[in-house]
Amino acid sequence: MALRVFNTLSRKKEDFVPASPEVVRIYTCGLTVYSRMHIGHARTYCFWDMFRRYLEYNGYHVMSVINYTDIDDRLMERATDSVGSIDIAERVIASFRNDCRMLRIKDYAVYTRATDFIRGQIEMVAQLIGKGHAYVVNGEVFYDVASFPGYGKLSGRTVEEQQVGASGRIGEDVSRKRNPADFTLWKPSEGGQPSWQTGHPDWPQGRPGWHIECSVMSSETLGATFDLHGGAVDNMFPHHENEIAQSEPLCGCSTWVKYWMHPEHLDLRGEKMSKSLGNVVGVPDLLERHSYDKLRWFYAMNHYRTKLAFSGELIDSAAEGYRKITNLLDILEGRLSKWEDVAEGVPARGDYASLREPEMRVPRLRHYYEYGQYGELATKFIAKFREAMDDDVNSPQATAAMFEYVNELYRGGIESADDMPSVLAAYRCLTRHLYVLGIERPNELLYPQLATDCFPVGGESDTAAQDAFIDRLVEARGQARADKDWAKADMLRDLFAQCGLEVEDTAEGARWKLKG
RNA sequence: GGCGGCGUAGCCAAGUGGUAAGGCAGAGGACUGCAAAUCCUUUAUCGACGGUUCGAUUCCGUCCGCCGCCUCCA
Repeated sequence: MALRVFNTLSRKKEDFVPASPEVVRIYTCGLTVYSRMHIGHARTYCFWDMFRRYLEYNGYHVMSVINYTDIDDRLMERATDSVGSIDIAERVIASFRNDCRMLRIKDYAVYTRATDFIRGQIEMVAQLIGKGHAYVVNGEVFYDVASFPGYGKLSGRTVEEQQVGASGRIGEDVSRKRNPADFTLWKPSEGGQPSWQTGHPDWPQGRPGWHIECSVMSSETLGATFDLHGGAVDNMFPHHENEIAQSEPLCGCSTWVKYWMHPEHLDLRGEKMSKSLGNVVGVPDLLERHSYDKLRWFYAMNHYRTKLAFSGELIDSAAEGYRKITNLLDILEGRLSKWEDVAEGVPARGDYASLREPEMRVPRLRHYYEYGQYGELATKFIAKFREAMDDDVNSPQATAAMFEYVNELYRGGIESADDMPSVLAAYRCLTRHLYVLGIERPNELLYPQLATDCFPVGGESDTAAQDAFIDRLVEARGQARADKDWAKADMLRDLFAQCGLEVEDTAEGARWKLKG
């Protein structure tokens, strides 16, 4: 079975077949950088990251482009004499990059800024005018919706339908437009507003409209046509609809972009998140309460095309189940780290990390998830995981498969198994698939490629000395237990707990961890 | 006014024309000095009413409730 995705264009699940069998080209609408990324954006970009990771898992190289809209009225409104709109944009972009890294969103191949592509935008506007798709009114350029028969095909609406209830803001604008749905391609700037010279007498100066920038940036970076265009639901109309209207007549093809996908928004219990309601939560605020991996797991537990009920309690509830998985990984890491060269015990029958067709795979490393006494469980799990993800990225089902896998590993006694190569294979199988969901465990136990691919976790200090100290404390309690001095042992355990140190007694001795 | 979506156990959430994954919470049990961790057992007729069908939670219709979009928005 191969990957199928729900294509907004057809409103159906379709086989995902990129133009190249090796490369997938994706353009994602990024932020309008007038204000910082919030948790809603996080859901969207975490989804795109998971999608990208799954494509890579399948052997594709993903050329991903994301843009910053750094020319915008809201940006200009916020500008002051001392802090210009470009300053604001720079700050927001910097914090966006930082937030993405905190969320372990892999770097995009290209980050574009609308203001870096003005020349192309002017050129494209001119072409649209030349082809009769746009008209000029007092230095302002509008797209003529009526000139494009396909207008509305993405969002499934017609121009006529819209007119009835278009009550909102048909104000001063409409008189200059031929059709209320016509949108701005270029508008003149006044006063201190950012302005570019066009070289066209009818519309000599000004700035671009919102939609034209994405049409230009995507095509200049990815080519006249590309595989997939993303964003979130709110982009579907009018933004993406307008992009199609602009680009399709000029791309020299019948279909500018083959697939469109639109992840749903967050649902904050009926309250729309907005600045005015004061319920905008930034990524750092959120990560202070819930570590990134719990958040990623929470996102993965919900399907991307359904609204996500979002609250701290729901994240905690999901994290409680996730803890069972990390608990196992902690145990396995602790045991595996005591073995030298355990990887040598795994046969070198490896495949390339991806799941390309067998004849296309490159056996270069020891990737052998299905090795050893837990091999059958891995086979079953991988099949279920892939089946779920292939079906329009059904990550909730994928997480369910992972729970089943983990349960069976526990049941199979992996906590105390002696066959370390088998344990390693299972450990790698789990971490590899968590990685697809955006959860990374940088660890030398991983095979080298994945280990280097994981996000660098800067700033972590060496805790060896501290660990040794804690070991001695825990040993003291162990002695009390050996002496059957339960009062002392329990007193110490309570004391440790108060300090955030949890101790568990196992057949192999006490195990501790810092609660975080 | 137009377009679209949703309603599955206390909570979250997949899914299917043949009587419903997974997680949280709850209950009982095993293990443990006690815990913890883990394991075992256990909890739903899928918003309401009709229709199609041998059979619908899954298809169609009506209704009720919730929500999004049509205006900048991830």
